Amino acid sequence: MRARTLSVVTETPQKSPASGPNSTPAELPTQYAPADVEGPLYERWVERGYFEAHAKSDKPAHTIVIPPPNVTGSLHLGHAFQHTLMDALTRRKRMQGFEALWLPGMDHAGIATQNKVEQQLAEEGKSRHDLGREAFVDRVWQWKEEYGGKILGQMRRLGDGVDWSRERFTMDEGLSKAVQTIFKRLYEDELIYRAERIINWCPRCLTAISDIEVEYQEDDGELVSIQYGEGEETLVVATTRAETMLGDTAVAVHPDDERYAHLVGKRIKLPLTDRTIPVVADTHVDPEFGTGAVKVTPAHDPNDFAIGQRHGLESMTVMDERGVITVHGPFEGLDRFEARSTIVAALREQGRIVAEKRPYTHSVGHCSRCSTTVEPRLSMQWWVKVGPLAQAAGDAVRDGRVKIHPEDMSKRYFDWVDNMHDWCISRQLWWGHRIPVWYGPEGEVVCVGPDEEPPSGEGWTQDTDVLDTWFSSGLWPFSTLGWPEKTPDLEKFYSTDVLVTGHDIIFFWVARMMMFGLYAMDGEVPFKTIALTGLVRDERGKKMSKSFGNVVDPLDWMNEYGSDAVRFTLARGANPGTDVPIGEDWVQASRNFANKIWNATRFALMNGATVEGPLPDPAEMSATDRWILSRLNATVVEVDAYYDDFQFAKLSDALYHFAWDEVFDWYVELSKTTFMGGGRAAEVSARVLGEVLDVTLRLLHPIVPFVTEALWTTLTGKESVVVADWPADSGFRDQGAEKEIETVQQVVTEVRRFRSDQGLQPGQRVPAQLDLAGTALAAHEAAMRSLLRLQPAGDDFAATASLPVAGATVSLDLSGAIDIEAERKRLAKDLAAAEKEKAQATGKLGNEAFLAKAPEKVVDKIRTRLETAEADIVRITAQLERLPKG
RNA sequence: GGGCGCAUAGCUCAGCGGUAGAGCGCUGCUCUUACAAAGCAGAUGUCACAGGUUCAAAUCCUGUUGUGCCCACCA
Repeated sequence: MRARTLSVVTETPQKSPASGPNSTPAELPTQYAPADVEGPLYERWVERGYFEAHAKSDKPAHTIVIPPPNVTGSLHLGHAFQHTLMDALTRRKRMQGFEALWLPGMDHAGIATQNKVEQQLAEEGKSRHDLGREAFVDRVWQWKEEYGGKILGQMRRLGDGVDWSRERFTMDEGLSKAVQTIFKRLYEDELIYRAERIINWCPRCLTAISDIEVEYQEDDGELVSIQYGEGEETLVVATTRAETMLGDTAVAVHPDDERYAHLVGKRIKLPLTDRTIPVVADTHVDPEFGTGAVKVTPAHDPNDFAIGQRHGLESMTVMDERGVITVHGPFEGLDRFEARSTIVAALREQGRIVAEKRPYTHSVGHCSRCSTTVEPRLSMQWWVKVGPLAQAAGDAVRDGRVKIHPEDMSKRYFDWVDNMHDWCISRQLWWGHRIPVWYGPEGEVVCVGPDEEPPSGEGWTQDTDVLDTWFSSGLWPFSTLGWPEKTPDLEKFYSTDVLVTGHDIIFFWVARMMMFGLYAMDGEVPFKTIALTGLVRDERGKKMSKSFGNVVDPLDWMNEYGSDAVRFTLARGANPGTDVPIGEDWVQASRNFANKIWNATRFALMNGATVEGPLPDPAEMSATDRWILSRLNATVVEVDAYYDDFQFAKLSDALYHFAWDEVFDWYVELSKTTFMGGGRAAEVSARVLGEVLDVTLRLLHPIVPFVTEALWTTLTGKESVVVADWPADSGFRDQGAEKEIETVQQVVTEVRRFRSDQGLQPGQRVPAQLDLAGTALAAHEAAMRSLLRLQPAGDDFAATASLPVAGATVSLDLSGAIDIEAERKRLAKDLAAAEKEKAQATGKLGNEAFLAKAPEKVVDKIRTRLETAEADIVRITAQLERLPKG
């Protein structure tokens, strides 16, 4: 294994490359070894403070706040993906002269983290109650210290250029203060209230969860039909949740349903109990569904609760917080699912099951944290009244103050903010921001802000619940900058510029930040652009998940192929808003690209490429030089446009092809003869190559920061590409040179194809005559001969084939090497193709409708095609005739 | 039940009205003085199906089928 160190990287590059054209590259190994380069570079960047932003700076600010990863985990490829994009955006802005801040931090992730630590405790045979609240919370903090560091290490490894001096955690003192402040303000504005409602309850986590923390799955259930009532006054209800019948306080039918009209207003007997319940008429009931009669359990079903409200029904809670039946009698103490089957059995015994139960697939809510079936439960909780907040959040996007990218995702956003229900924010957990509310002896409520003393005296107690973790993350864009204080940071860096995040948390996070940001910051938006990313998937487009066993630790790939390779692969897959498939093969391909950049730079340095001194006058340059400079500027413009549109896949691809195909391939190959020739021409090209490389490395740097830093500092002798200027279009264009090189490429390609068709080995030299009269190709003869392995024609030269390409003719003497039959076959094939082409073009040009309507440009193109085809036919026919008769 | 999206080369995806593209993979030939993690050449597509609009459709419209995602208080 090679473990050679790149000395110019790990030591400060004192040497100027100009001091000896062949000295520096000798120190570059022929293969790029990322592991040797990346670590030291990152530490150097941090030490030099490149990533620190300053509120006092005169430069315009560009701010991105990181979507804080949960302290629970480690970073997966999805994080690596988003981080790559954020880092690239920030690095480019920094180079463009912005005071670029990328603010890092982590989320305390209330329920997720509490679950993790509880699991850990369970392994020790303990529960959180054994420790008590305070000790448990201490334990979670310990856990955070231990595992949080892992994430930070991964971020360094990835090359994330974040401002470590501003690292935040949602449970920090400052952020907790922000939480209390906004809670109090919302409370006083009557946008936070307390109410008893049906909430989603997780009987395992033992807490309320919000609507979006519920995941619905199609579960198999059984629909049973139960006869209620006695004698004449009976009806049949259908249910999948028989156990809740113990809490039924009515049966509802549709007001227009004649089948049940005679029962409305009467009371009927509830089986298995000694209670009677009323029959009520409610339009919510669908007469077509089931039997058209619905059992109503206001305490255990949101719809039933609503019916109960409309009809003044009482609510009977029949289960405790763990889902165990609490009603006195034979079912007391049974778990809700045991109770279901037991109750059905009991009903059957009484002959109450009128139709056999039948399988029924329906959508059932599960806790998004632990997959336990959610139990709707009547409960007293704290709520955010979202109406006015959501209105403002919607308007900010509607009126264009915030742009959602890609745009069609805004539909989803509007659907949500326009139909949002009030948000249940209290959680019956211990890990999180405790609700800053105290209850007096009489149950009176006092809300206390961060700067006030809580009420003292007998009987005052603080609410034991904590806030939903998304409550504090909703404050992230401003709480991290010092709010509620009017800090210089807040002044300088808010509103933030871009939010890069997955479309899967539009509702959880994005919408909440919008609501809170606009509210707390007096209508100033939290971010100007929301760039939504897709999810990272495996190479078959499958979702990465532990159960599929296709989860990849980004560290594994970074260790093997380098962070640049992982970053480039992710950027290259980043089509806006769509999922990103990634496989190891692709990372290898990116590693190869990094290696290519490395070796191209070696070549350049060996040939004296330099950035010293002004660019030579174009009049002194070869067409090849002018061509590559022209293409370079076009690429700068192209890449800028893609950046501004968050088109990472396109910009990566454009850079990949420009760098590899045009610079490292054509330009380098075409210039080799110039460099070998030495003299002024070589000096000019060396300067041009230095320029092209300099700019290309700067363009690539935001995406592949490490390899570009190593090479750029070596090439230029300057301090760091991190703080270099972003390339600008110099305005230099040369259409003539571009055209000329295209022609050279065409000739080279044609002749190569011919050689290959003839079965000539790539290295085999062949005598040739080049007739370049009347073309601009004369200047490229040496280069073309070198690329095509064409020797000068000797005295005994006898052309056996001549290829007219682009106005020039290349004649080859293949005597001895040529297979006549193969050549005849090849020509015949070409002839057929040309004839087909001619027929197609002729057909089109004979079509009057086409001529009448098609734009001139298109018609011209077809005319050209026809001419080319006709010329080809003449040429090929002539060549066929010239072939010796077999 | 609603809404959105996608179906293009073996795989993953660009293209979105004017002769079918990229990366990887595949075949053949090459260690050609930066790079074999490379170079050169090559093969492979009724652009899901059926209609329609147009001089021209992978590209626009309609329908069908398949597939993915989001939303919803269908007992």
